[in-house]
Amino acid sequence: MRHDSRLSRMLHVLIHMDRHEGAATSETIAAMLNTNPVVVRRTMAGLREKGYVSSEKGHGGGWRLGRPLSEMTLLDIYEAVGEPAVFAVGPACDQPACLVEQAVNAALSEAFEEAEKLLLSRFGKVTLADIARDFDARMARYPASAAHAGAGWHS
Amino acid sequence: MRHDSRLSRMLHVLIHMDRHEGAATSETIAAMLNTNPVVVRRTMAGLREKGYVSSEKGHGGGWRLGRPLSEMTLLDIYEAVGEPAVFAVGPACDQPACLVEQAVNAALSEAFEEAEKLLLSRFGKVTLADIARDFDARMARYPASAAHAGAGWHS
DNA sequence: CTTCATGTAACTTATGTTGTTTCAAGACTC
DNA sequence: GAGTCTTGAAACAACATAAGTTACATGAAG
Repeated sequence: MRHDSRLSRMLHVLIHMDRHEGAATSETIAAMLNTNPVVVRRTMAGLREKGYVSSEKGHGGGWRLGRPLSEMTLLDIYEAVGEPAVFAVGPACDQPACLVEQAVNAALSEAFEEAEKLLLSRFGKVTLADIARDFDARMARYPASAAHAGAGWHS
Repeated sequence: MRHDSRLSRMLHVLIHMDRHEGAATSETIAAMLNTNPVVVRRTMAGLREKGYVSSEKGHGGGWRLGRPLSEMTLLDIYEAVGEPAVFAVGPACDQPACLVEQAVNAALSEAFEEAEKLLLSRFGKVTLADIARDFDARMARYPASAAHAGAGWHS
């Protein structure tokens, strides 16, 4: 089962936007993510609904942050991107009336819920500003590896 | 993203097998899971490799437990069924050289690894016998809801 | 030697995600 | 107002993966 990378991608974009002067167009962002502009709009729409970004049409338009990185957590973006399913594996429902199946699903659900609770509580404690700080630290160590050097994101 | 229900299904089957006299054919199992025999063989093959079940061809053949339920944990079956991916969401790899992406993925991986560790450690502590006991308790409470009453599994 | 059952390969179907095309509509420049 | 840049959104195609199906070989019991 393949991973959904939308969360990771959006975090990536948001941090770049923070360092970017002016609005970023869907096309610029798409180039950064190796994807295409329509997909970017589709995914960013979720973030816009929650106010984490705003978009403007027309000349000079594009996407801007709706609030500082310090006021967005991983959990916020996770929810905005719309991923109710954390786990790739889950309970079956082949014979809902079967008490064996019920016992199995109870055991699994308990374990999954506990792990999900831990994951989301962790997500809630990490702000995008924390990640940006980590980026700065990496940048200081490896200044040569600047991000997207040729893409106009860090002139 | 859809759930993979193979783990749940296999647990279901194994517990039924424990209560079942003689070998269970792929066809019987398939009926129980609302699927078909070839899919059953495919999935059970993983369990056979690890010795949790054995199979016999020919008349009177089918599947049998390879060891008592008390000697199989959720973790064992999880691994046998071959699901390296616990999570439905994961890191992107669009610009591996980008330090922002690296910082994002580091933050995500840390959280995911911690949650996975918790989940698997929990899995390791639950045996199938534990689940079977829970089934017995449910059975005592709701004797009418017997499992797969018409399918020949609990005559 | 017939029947029953697994083992396996190849193919089809179903589902969901991603990518693409297309056009409408708003906003800025001239 | 004309032209251009940009998002919004719908409709469609392409792709990947899991699940289901078909077909046939192999082995074991009667």
